[in-house]
Amino acid sequence: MHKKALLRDLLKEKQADLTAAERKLSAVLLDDSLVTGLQSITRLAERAEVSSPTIIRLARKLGFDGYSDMQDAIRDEVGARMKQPLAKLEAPGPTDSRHHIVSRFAEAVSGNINRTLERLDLAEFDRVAALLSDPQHRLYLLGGRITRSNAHYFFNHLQIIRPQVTLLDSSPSVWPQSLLDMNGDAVLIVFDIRRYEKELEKLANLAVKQGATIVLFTDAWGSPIERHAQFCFRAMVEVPSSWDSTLAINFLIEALVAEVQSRSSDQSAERIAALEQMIGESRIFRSNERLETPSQTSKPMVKRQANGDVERE
Amino acid sequence: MHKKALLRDLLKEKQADLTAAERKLSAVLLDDSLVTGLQSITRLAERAEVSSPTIIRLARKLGFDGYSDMQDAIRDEVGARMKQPLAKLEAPGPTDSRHHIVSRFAEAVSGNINRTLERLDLAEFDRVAALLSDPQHRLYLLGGRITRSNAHYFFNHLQIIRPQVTLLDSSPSVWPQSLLDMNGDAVLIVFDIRRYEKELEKLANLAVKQGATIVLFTDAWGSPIERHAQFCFRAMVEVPSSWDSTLAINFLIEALVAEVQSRSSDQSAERIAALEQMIGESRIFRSNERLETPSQTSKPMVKRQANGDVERE
DNA sequence: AAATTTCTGTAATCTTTGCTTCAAGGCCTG
DNA sequence: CAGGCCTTGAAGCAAAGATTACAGAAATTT
Repeated sequence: MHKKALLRDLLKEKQADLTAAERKLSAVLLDDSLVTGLQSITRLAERAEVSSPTIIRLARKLGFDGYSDMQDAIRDEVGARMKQPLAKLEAPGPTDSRHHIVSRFAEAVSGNINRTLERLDLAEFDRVAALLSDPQHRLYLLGGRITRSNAHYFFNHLQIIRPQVTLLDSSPSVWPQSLLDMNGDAVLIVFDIRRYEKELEKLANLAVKQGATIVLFTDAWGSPIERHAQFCFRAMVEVPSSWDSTLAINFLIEALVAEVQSRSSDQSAERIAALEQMIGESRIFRSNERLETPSQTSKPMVKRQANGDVERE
Repeated sequence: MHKKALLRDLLKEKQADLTAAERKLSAVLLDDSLVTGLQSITRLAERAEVSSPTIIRLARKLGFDGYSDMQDAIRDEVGARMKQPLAKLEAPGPTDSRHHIVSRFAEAVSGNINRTLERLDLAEFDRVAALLSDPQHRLYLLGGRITRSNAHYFFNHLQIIRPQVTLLDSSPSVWPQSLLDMNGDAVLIVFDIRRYEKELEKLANLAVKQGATIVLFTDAWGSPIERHAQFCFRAMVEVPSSWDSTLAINFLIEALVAEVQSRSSDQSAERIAALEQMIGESRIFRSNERLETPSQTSKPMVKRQANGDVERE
């Protein structure tokens, strides 16, 4: 009795063969992504306002031995769906390495990224990707003491992909000059995790008053800048260290870079080609010739572009 | 018995109060996103290799009436989580969230970090941690076009933890000045992933001739600098993007920061205290007062230090 | 090492579950 | 409207479930 097919599909498929009561039951099951089918037959019967024999009859009709058998299938299916996108990270080796900092770190990081993903709103992610892909908008990046590296990383890539990207200086004294240009077209990407830095909020506040859109990357507790931000990504940062981990933030950045790149590949193609040419022509970079890339596996998921290679480090 | 808190968080929170068997159980529960807790107590007992009373005791410890009560909570929680992905599904048409770039990215990253961990020699990791913790050695960090952010991140932390840390400028023209000081005590930390940059190798080569020790972070294929490096970390970088992912490298960096910090906590304590005082006294930073850290869970794994807070962002 | 406390599994108990049986109710066909 | 067929829920029962009590094991203290 081991249908490989998903129970959901099975239910929809057999919908025609079902009786009235069975259909009522199936609606309840489908409605709650099957989780209602994980309680006792009695309770499910009450919930669906049918009798328990009806449930058993439906289970049999779908090809199961009985309710328990169907429940096992449901549990498997739910379990598979719940399976976190980031598999548990584990350092191999002898058992004594389990307590090594690397192992503990790996465990924490895998949890962090997973929970960051859980709380991530994919629709918001897409909206931000669209925003950053639009060359109409000028982009400004700003990071705190630690997160400056993240801002820099993001900047590094965005700058190659598209024009009008600025990394704000770490010293607040030169911010006003950039602030002048932040009108309605400007997007300010801010990184602020604990301990939150007052100056970042001040700048964000001023930028909003100028009409800029704020995209915020912060931690699970939320920077005060959230009040000003149109878009906000919260990432988990706790690890067994005296320091917080910005790995989950980096994950979001890299994913955004991938998406922004693919969205703006048309415009960025010319841009990258031009960049290539400049590197080739300029004497300054002559000593900077790159070596041959050694054996590398194919990357089928990446849209190959004529210029493909410059965009790699 | 309706705890608002998520069961998962509840479990982690109370982890310290749990007994050995209970912890074993909690690990099984947590591992599979709680779905294992949806079957009968007997089966769960077998799965976790504990007895059924242990399960009940854990349930009670977490504040539930019994196993059934906890199961209800689990079902609610799972149900809530099952709904969210569906909501995400609606927004951008028929795109299944499984195929979203974020999901694909997560999968790739998970593989990357895992495979990086597999190849990681823990003994080498420890030797490098020891090397970087030793204040006798001066540290120089150097990154390529993209990896400069990683170098900067590492630098940012090391600089707070210990003295004598230098981030080499991105422009090669000023390298010779630093090169002068690289004698036998110097450690040069280089980041070089494809496409490998010739200049980095040149500098590494010269540094070695001066007697410096090289610690290299590279990709799976290996930078040519490997020939000069005493220590080498290879990280996986491929993701479904036009760009490579440096997440695995960042992972290593963060783990190293944690280890170096804990090894040199004695010396760094004074250092951080001094830094704290300077920030406090200096008028320049007066406007830079940090805000209160909001509610955060305790971090039992972290060795609390008297100075504890400055070392966070 | 003895004593005390804490932890954990076995066995017995009581509750609930899943399932079968069976009769009442609907619904079309004749 | 009577007779057959299908659907549906009430009642009952064996089986598995959850829970308790208790005793051996382990760890801690004395």
